[in-house]
Amino acid sequence: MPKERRAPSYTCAVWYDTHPVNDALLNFATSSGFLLSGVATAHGWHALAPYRWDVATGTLHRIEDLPGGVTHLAVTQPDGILVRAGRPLSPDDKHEVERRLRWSLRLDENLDAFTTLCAREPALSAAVLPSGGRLLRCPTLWEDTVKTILTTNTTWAQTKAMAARLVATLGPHPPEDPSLRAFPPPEAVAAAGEEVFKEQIRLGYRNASVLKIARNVAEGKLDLEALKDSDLPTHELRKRLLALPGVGPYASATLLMILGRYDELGIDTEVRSHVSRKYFNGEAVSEKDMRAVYEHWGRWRYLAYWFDPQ
DNA sequence: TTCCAGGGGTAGA
DNA sequence: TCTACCCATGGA
Repeated sequence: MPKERRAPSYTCAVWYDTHPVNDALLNFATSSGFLLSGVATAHGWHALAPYRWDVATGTLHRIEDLPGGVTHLAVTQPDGILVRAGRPLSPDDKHEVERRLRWSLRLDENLDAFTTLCAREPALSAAVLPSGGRLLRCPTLWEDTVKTILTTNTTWAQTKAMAARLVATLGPHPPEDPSLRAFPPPEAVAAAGEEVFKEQIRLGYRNASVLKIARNVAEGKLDLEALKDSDLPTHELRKRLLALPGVGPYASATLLMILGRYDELGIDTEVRSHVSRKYFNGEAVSEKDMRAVYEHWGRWRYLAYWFDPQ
């Protein structure tokens, strides 16, 4: 996934223009200092369907499948978090929206220890300030797992295209509007079969991994969401993630970050080039070199790298 | 045509 | 534990 320092790319989705949202339906407070725009754009997830970030209005759009059906949500921050929806929301819908947003925006995650440590490095502190160290995630670990797999060994443009095809092909939608698609649940993916993936969704060799995970979740053999509240130590959680098909060292570190565990650096070509450029004068670096640079950040290594200015 | 992009799985040493 | 090789996809 790209860091914010990459040129942002905003795809214009049809549903944004054709599905205006209603008046304020849900409004809840956030802690002081929380900045929606900072959290939404601190990494690239906002550009993957069914998320979309509108930079002009500071609105995080998302299509969500709620108890009352699929609808368009538009999230802004005039004061607290304001959510508008494409249809009236029932009390159950509102409860779900708030629960999912609290998780996705990390409203209940305390990163004070990290931001305090950052104060010793002004450039890093400035980079962290807009988001407070919070990186946007998806409502379910299922969705984050699939999207993480879609970032492996490919370009960001292809990751966005793969996510868009997955949502457009299998995402649930209101009966009257097939263009309004939420992220497909594992059951829908499992039911789709290999041919649909090969011909329409085209994830390449990632097809098999995504299908396998979807089937295991759908059949009750795998409970990804249980990992969100897990008390397991990080190394044990890492083992569980590495057991998933298509998830290796890079993807497991990314998913640990999603779960709020920042101990481990997700080594990939971007980390390699960043560390080489900034700390080794452009020379080739080993994995040991890269880890050594952020070692002293302890349980905050991932975030220390992520917000490390060029 | 060939290379390669924010890797993962596997065999063989 | 380390290395080499292969794995779809699609843009350059």
